[in-house]
Amino acid sequence: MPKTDFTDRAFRETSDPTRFERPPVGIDVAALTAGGGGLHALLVRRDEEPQRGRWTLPGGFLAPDESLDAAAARVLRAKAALRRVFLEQLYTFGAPERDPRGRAIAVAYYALVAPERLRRAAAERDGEALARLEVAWEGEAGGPVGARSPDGTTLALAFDHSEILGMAVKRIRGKLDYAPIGFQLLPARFTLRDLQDVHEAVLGRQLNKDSFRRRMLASGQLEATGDRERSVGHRPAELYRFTRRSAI
Amino acid sequence: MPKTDFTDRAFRETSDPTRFERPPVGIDVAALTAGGGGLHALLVRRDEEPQRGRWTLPGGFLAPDESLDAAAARVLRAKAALRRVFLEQLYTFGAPERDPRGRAIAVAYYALVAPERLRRAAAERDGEALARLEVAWEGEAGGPVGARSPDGTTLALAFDHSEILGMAVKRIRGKLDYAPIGFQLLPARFTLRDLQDVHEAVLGRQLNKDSFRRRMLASGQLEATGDRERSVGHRPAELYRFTRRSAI
DNA sequence: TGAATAGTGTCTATAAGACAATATCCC
DNA sequence: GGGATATTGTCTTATAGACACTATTCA
Repeated sequence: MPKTDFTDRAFRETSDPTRFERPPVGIDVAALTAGGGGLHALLVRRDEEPQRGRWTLPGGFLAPDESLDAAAARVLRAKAALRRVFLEQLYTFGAPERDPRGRAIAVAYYALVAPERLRRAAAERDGEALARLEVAWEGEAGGPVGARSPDGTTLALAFDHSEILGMAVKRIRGKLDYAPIGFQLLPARFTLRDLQDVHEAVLGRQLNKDSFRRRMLASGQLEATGDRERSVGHRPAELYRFTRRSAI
Repeated sequence: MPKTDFTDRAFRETSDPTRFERPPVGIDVAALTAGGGGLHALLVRRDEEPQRGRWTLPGGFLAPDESLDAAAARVLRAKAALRRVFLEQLYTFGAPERDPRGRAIAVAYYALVAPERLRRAAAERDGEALARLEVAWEGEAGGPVGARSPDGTTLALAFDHSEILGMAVKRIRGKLDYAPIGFQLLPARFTLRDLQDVHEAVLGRQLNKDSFRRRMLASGQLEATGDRERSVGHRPAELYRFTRRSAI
């Protein structure tokens, strides 16, 4: 670890508590998946005051000599045993009153994970749930987002985590039409209907099937496997996979 | 200021320096403008070690009870006497080695300012310059971005500020086609050619004039003033203004 | 009058929405 | 065969690029 060296005036001033402060820097991760017609996020129930019983995003504090990205990956490993997931920085929250215990900065990340993996992560641990998100706005308007447990009860979110979830939904809606979001949220082989379901879950609205089909096939991100669905009670659909190129 | 109250275990651990740390949190602002066929940013020459003589973005440290947005606005006021500019959070940089003096977090912002205002801000102060950005990539590929002073000499950037500038360019390129970026970078009345020049400077490529014209007029963001340019040596163009709605 | 750019009209290519027709599986 | 969804084809509409043509100002 490089020795902190306060040779710079501005840097020295940071140690004067009346002028600058060194707030704790936390990492919160919105681990998202799509399924059942909507978006879902992994939540953790707080078992300490303040806001005991409310639900939060998996989070932790930045360790020495740890990059922000590494901290986010560590949080996901520690709270959900998830490795090698798509993870991207989202936004940094620093309102003075965002945490009642005192000033704290939260660097928020979002992760995209296939449904089964996230469902398993939630099921294996006490006090964790895969909550359905309730987005009260359309498109990329933005705003806070609520959460509902699988049995239908509303989950009260702690701190500003409904804002963080709102920012995450806004971000992935925006990325959907130029980034291969579906790759992260689907199994290796999937039908065009599966992919459309993911897009509709993310966007929160229905899409035109014909146009979606054409757009996806023309994008060059998909390649047919030659295999088809089985035992579906109707004509089985072709199974596709993402091309190597689109996985970046 | 709320009293910091370490009742939470995770919170308490932050005061254990072997496990967590409280890094200084800084704010850096990429104040951008478009003109002369390219993007420009306000830079400040460092007059202290380390990296004395290199150029940085205007920056400062977060004050107690100050929101991140407020800190960014304060930095712009202090270093460039700029108020009421478009200001948006960009990304947070936290690589352990990003600052040779020790671990520091930088929450980066970008601002969009009309050319004259930024030129004046640079001219009024010693050790500040309005530098032309050199973007070596196309579209939204991303990557570090260089800077060149008006007289053509390359300006060496300090710390990771070329990365921050790269992120800022990438962001505004992406926002250009759905947000009224031009509104921030043009005077109250402007021609369609002025607006196209701004778009071309941001994107770093030429645009089709006919299509640009149609697209802008159809967007509903513009309204004709009824006045025209004067003394231009050719047929004068209609002057437009942005509609109230698009200013949001 | 000529240089230079603004602004209009039209043609073509491409992408999206709508919808009909056919294909293929399971029961 | 009947139900259900996949897949293909066609038509229409909206938008972008290309280009020709006209308009208007200043030197």
